[in-house]
Amino acid sequence: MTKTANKTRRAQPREVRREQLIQATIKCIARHGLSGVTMGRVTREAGLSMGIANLHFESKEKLLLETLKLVTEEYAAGQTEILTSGDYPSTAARIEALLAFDFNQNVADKNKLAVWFAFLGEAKSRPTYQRICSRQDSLAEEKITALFQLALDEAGDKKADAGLLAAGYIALVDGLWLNSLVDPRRLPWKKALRAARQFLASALPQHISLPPG
Amino acid sequence: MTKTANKTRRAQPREVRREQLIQATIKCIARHGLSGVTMGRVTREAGLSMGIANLHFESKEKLLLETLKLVTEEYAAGQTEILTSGDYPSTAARIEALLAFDFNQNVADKNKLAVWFAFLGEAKSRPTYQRICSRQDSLAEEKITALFQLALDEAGDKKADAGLLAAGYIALVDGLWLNSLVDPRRLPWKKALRAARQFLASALPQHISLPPG
Amino acid sequence: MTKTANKTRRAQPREVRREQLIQATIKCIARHGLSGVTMGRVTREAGLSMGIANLHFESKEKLLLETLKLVTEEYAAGQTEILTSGDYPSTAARIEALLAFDFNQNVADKNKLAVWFAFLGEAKSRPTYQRICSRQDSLAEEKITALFQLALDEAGDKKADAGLLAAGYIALVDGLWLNSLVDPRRLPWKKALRAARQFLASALPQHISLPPG
Amino acid sequence: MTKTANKTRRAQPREVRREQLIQATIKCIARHGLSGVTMGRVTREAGLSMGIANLHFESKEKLLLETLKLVTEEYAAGQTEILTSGDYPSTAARIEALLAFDFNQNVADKNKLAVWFAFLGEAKSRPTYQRICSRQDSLAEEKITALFQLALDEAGDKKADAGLLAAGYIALVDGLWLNSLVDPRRLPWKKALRAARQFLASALPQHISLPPG
DNA sequence: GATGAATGAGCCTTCATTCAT
DNA sequence: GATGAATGAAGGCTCATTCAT
Repeated sequence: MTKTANKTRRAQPREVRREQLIQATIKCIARHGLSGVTMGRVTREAGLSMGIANLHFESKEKLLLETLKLVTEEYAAGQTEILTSGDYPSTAARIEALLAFDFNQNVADKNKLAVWFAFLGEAKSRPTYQRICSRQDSLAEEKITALFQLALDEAGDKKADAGLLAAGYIALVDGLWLNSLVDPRRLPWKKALRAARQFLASALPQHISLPPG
Repeated sequence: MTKTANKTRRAQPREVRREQLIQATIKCIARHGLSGVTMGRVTREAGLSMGIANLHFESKEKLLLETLKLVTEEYAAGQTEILTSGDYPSTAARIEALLAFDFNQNVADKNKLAVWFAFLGEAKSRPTYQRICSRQDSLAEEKITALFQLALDEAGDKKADAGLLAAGYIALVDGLWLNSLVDPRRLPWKKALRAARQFLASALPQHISLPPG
Repeated sequence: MTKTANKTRRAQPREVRREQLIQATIKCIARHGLSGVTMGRVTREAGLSMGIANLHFESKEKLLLETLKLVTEEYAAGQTEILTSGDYPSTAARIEALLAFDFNQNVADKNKLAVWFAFLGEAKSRPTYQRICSRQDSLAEEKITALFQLALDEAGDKKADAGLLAAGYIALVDGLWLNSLVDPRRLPWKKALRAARQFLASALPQHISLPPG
Repeated sequence: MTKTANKTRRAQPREVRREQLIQATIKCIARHGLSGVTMGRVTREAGLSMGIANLHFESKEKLLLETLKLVTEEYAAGQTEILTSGDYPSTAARIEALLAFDFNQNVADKNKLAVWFAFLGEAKSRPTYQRICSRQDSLAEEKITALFQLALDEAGDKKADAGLLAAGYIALVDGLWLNSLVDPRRLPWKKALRAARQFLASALPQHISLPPG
């Protein structure tokens, strides 16, 4: 049962409805692709009436934007938590946590990855999408650069370029996600994780090591 | 002036028209995104009349598919040339060539990258797109695995996993392209190339070295 | 003024709209022929907007089919009423009623005849039309055969074939309608009725007699 | 093989091409219905090139009109031959010949009947079709009336109305053809003929008699 | 706030017609 | 005369958006 079975559809707080619609939008994008999203599908998925999406978001475009923002910000929040909270005993542990975070997403998150790449695919021609995506990546790069710089400093490595490493890591994760999403058979989740770990193990051998397997 | 100013309706061989329309489609996808492609835009871009696209391709869907195939096959052809021709003095030279090939595309190729990612973004929900993209990646992974295996053998490295390395390289290149396309300011082409080179230098130190810069 | 001048978009029950659209379709077929029916004409005739026909019927084809069904079923209902109700004092009276029914249709019914023949004209190449039309005729033939058989029995006629008579009557009525529709000057309604009556008078002299005129 | 296999398509006399195209049109109407006729289908059926139809007939409409005319005139010619030639020993023989003519058409003629009813179905809304069809029927009615009048005179019947009889006969034949075309299972050709014969036997008992069967 | 019937612009597609070869 | 690639108007259909209830 996919509907929220809200037979007595009474008025709900604004935020509840918005969340409900965004979640439905995520499912629709994952299932039908960005171009297959229609207001009808979204509201049906949410178990609500056609008109409601325009009531709470002014237009389809706004709904899509808010969906992108939600996905982006959710990821950013989790990442920021790891990158800036002081709860890790070591830099190595923090990097391990980042790795674990990037490759431990559950099914719901697969949908969100699909959303992310759906927007990225259109981003080149849509300044608004581009801005949101770029901003997310810029912030991530900044923080990851700092983390890697710290690790390099700890290792006494003065030649390696932390910024380059961060850009590489971000790109690698994006690439692994995308490849894994498009062809999970060729690149299963575990292999993706191992590839990412290997990247870090090569670049930061004193912090990350390959598992014996 | 983008049109070919073909006021005098002149019959052209089938292949010429198809090529013309596919090129126009590439431009449209790059400019407006996959969802912004209309038959009107494509044919106007090609300087032809509305009906012609359905005359040479049967439908919009077929036109898009042929466009994806062309882009995919063009890339595959170039890559295969490098990976299988015997004209390289050493494995290292061949890897260098691969790197150069992946990051030396001209402006027209930027459009093709946009096409590639536009389709990838929809691939999850479009089996046909998925099949074409997967196939391309599978073939590439196979050949690159063989190349890296050779390099590892030459280096006497018995622990590293060539398949993992290949998957990582492909994902990294995809990720770098995508990031560079979406935000060229954050990730300029040169930086992308340096990141890719660094990945290879870490994994295959005897074959690829970082430039002094 | 043919429109219902519904400037203020007012929601109507599903059935009301369907009826409205089918009536408009009947008028369009009568006025422009089956091949001249466009969704634009139908909805304009109905005083509604273009999209509405696809909202209530799924496609133009479905709308046409429902129109054919309505016309067919309306006629069948009236005919069945006469052929099976017990309200006639004699077999002769029932036959008279059938005759009266077949040739006493008002102007609206002329349109419906046009619809009937428009579909019949395409029926040979359209299995769906064919099925609907055939079914109507089969049921009619069955009931009329029974009626004529009864009359023959009453008259003690053992040689005449009621089935042949029924098929002849149905064909004659079809032919008279068609001729009258195409060229009302040559075959006015009254003459058509007289021709049909004469057919019955010849075949069932004890039940139907020619008027003195 | 439906094409005329005219591999060396050289110039042909105007009339040959016209005939070729009209025959193709007849087949197309029978197969696809009037609304399913396209210039592409017609010319392909004729084994000729797209442009040729507009070369020999000025437009699609003209081609259709000529097709209707041909079918109409062919029928009229055969009928006139029977109704006006002096080669029959008796009025009865002439009536028998008419009956045989109306129900002895071969397969090619079934296609022509389909053409006839396809146009009749649109005739109400197409003055040009209407004119051609009406004219044909008027001429037929005139001649058949004369024939029946002669028969009535011969029989000394002063009450029956030959004009009514003729109109009835024409309508009956139309109706039988139409019913037989739409549902040959319900109304096989033989049954149609028997129904027509029975009509004439009732009206002109001294000239036409029912077969013992 | 919530509903969903209604609207109408925009799209893909078909096809009669044209015309350079 | 003959060809068939090219044209472009017209039609069916989709769907974001509106608004009376």
